[in-house]
Amino acid sequence: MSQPIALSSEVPATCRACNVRHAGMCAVLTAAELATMARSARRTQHAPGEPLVVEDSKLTSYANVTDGVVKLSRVLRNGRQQVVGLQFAPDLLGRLFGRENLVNVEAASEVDLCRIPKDVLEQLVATNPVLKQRLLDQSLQDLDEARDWMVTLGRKDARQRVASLLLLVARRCGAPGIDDPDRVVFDLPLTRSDMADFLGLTIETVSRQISRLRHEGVVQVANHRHVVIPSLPRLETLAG
Amino acid sequence: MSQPIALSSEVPATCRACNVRHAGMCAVLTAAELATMARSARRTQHAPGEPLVVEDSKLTSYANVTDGVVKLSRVLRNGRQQVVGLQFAPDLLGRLFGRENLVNVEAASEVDLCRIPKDVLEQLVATNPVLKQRLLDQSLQDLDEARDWMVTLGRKDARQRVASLLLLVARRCGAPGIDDPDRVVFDLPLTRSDMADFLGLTIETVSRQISRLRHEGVVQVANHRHVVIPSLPRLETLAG
DNA sequence: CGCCATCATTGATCCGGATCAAACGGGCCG
DNA sequence: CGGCCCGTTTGATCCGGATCAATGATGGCG
Repeated sequence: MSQPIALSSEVPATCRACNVRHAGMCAVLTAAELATMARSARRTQHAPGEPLVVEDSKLTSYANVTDGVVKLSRVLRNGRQQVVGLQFAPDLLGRLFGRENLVNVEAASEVDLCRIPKDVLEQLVATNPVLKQRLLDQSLQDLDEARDWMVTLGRKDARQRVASLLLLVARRCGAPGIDDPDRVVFDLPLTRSDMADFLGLTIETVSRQISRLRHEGVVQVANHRHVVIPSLPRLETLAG
Repeated sequence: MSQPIALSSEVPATCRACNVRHAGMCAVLTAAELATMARSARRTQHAPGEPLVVEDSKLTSYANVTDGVVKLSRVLRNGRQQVVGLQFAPDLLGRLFGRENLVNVEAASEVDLCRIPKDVLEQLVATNPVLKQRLLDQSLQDLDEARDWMVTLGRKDARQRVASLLLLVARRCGAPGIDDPDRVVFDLPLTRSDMADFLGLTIETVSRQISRLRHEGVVQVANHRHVVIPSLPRLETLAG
């Protein structure tokens, strides 16, 4: 208030309160850049299943996932669906410099977004090479993950696939157990249907394999969602 | 010869004779940049099946594919293999700014490479934003293709998968027929085994589905390799 | 509090693709 | 020219996961 000029380069209040402030692309932005973004950014909340962007639509804005899990999917002409990726906080949604969306984007869990107009972010990318590098890195990591998943879809059986997915979620959402680094606890942000669509399986098969892993003591499940992995290394072995 | 200084900014002879001179990343390079690259580039030829880079090795150079087709693959602990991508001329091999290779790289057909030391290319990328953009675009396109293939692996049956692969190769390697834009002719750069590893199927199933498509008149095959697609739209329909 | 809608589990049966096995064909080398 | 080797095709059988069907939990709402 005393120095308006100085204020413009302070970290905006919304950013200071944001839980991805020091993660993802935001970690490499200066206070002034955060201020520029915050000025045109819009925060939105979404319920599970809510469509965020539809395939083939024009791309007009990017969005940072600040909380929750987002599904990227494509549908075949015959109606069958394939989830082609999951995005967790603090990932950025939107194909960099793309003109249109090639995937459907949908909230898997409760999701908070920080939407940024296309031109604002691209302007920022153009002037900040570190930011550009960071986003390039994320794209390349997405590519690695997509290729990993191709192996899962092409060469693993149902049991290994389910184990692979539990592992993936455990790594992104899991909290390590007290006194036991191998123990992991988390809430599944996906329905059985979402899991099936990501794994290239049916709901029934996913359910059966989870039951099997449960009977074998590899996982404990409560309320269909609360998951405990007593031994992550054991799960890793089963994932192939 | 008369003006050595001027010569350094002329397009190098090897580049002038190169069939990807005006494609891929080389299209956006100045004569001086081409000269810089050519000075440290090394051209190599490889027979089908020859390993070009092995998984988890240190990444020390990039390579432009100037001719032929290259397989990117990963192997599971149980020995099963999954091809996670194909690279055609004029694609660049090597994960940009990566420190190690996460995939096996192997010649599928006869392959010609133009190898460029890691630091030389990265230096060029650092000073040429257009080049950086171009390579970013290729990475994003690779990501799109990987996701497309995830749909193929997760949600298509054997017939659709084989049709999808024929379509993919037809689009990258095919020559359109005279007087008939729907007709395409090409040589398969892959063995049945390679195809199976890309499609998440067995050799036998690939062979059976090709036979089936042949009996239906969707493709004509001679010598296992020479392929004629009388109607590309028909194939597109079958690919799902 | 109890009904209903939704999601998940479990069971029975079927089928597409894997596996096992054999024959085929073309190219290369002796 | 003949024989072998490798990649491919074709056939017979098996099995994992899809499909069809029914039951069981859970959370929202009147």
